[in-house]
Amino acid sequence: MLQIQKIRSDKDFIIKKILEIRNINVADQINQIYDLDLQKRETQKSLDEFSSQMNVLSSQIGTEFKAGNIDKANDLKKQTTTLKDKIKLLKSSFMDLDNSIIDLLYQIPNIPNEIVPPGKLESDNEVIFSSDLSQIKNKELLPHWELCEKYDLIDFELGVKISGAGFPVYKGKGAILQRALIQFFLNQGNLDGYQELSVPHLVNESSGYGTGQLPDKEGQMYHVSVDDLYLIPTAEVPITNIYRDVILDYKDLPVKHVGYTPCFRREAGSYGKEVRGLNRLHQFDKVEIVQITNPNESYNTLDKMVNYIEGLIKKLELPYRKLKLCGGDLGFTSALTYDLETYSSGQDKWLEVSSVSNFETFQSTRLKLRFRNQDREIELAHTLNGSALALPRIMASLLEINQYQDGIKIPKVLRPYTGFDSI
RNA sequence: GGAGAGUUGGCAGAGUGGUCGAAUGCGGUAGUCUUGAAAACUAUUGUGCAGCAAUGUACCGGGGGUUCGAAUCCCUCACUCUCCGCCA
Repeated sequence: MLQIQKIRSDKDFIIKKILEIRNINVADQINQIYDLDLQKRETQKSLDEFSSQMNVLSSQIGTEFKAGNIDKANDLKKQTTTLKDKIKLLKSSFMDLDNSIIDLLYQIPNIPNEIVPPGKLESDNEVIFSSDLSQIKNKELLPHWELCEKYDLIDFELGVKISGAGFPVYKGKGAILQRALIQFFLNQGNLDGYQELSVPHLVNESSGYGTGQLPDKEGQMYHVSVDDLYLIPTAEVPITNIYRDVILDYKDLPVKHVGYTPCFRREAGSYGKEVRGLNRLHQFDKVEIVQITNPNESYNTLDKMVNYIEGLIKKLELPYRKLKLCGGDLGFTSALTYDLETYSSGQDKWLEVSSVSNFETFQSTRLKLRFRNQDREIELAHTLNGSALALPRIMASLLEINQYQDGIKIPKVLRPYTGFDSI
């Protein structure tokens, strides 16, 4: 959610940037917000004034009653009726205005950072780095779902039986490999100063609003209606919401957390090739990193996070590429996002394994996540997060890239975790 | 699932209709003292909104109501705790 103060001061800039880079025209909404905000402040002014008068009268009445001047008190009472009506009216229009503003604010995406390339299509994303694929491309390689069947690593049919499509069953060395990866990612996070958290997998409605999944993406989350809880689509939700309604001290920043959770996504509307094998699942495992920073540090931090995640991929010896997302691909809540994609040699396709974003104050406004700066003023913090990493697609790439005639070789860094060198 | 108790400022904990945004203690911050620290003492210390400011206004779990006036009374929802039952 954008801050209303920003709209007051920079409304034309916001409209221009969002149109230019995201290709979304929010002029109507922004102008409406602007007008409603003026009205709201106007209303508050008179509301405050009348409330003040009312408070004065009330305390006078109290004093008169105490002094025993019943008649005088009753006389004053009469004066309150019109005031009371006015206040009631103003209060309700104030609330209406406020709600309309919030509803509209929910519809405005984050202002993209100036370095976000404009564009609508995936092809407009800027490729910053790409591994050399010439050695791999010529080979004939099996897609991971065939490897999974061949070596009995992941059983998609079993998952269908017990849950439905998109809920695979990992077996034997397949399950161990995934666990090894999780362990490796968490340990790396710890080494890089991220405090590990193990958090709930179901969250309440307020948390959904806090990180922006609600109200816009309601249909993407599984909802447990009897208890009115949502299954988390990412660890970002519980981890970031820990800091909802919190005022940190500047000395506490940056806050760094790493957490492993399963993630649940309904993925309504997905079909065909994109859901084949491990490409897109309803339940998958992910290790996530989250940071909360001082605003003037956040872009520095974003770079560090990207480098860190890149480092993980390199350690796994996977070919990958790094993208800066264009305006059209940029998430609603993000100001700048880098995607990391590993190469799926069996599918000849890049798989998004991480998305690293700076949300600036977009989440912290909703979350009321603030900090007290060195001047002891209260300021909104910046929030960032990134996958480090998403397990199924890493598994897919890893299995495909490392396959040979009679097996699959395990990358060196994982061997201490798996206990075997190959499958 | 059954029965009961509760939700007040960073924490603990007063406050049951009128200068209560809220006593007191702890904690935090600044200072005095000290070579330094501790202790002691002094001062200060919630958040939002509007305003250049003075200041005004709102907030005592959420929402609604009664009243001239609500932290305090009523209704309702949510959550927490205790006991019993069940159970990894």
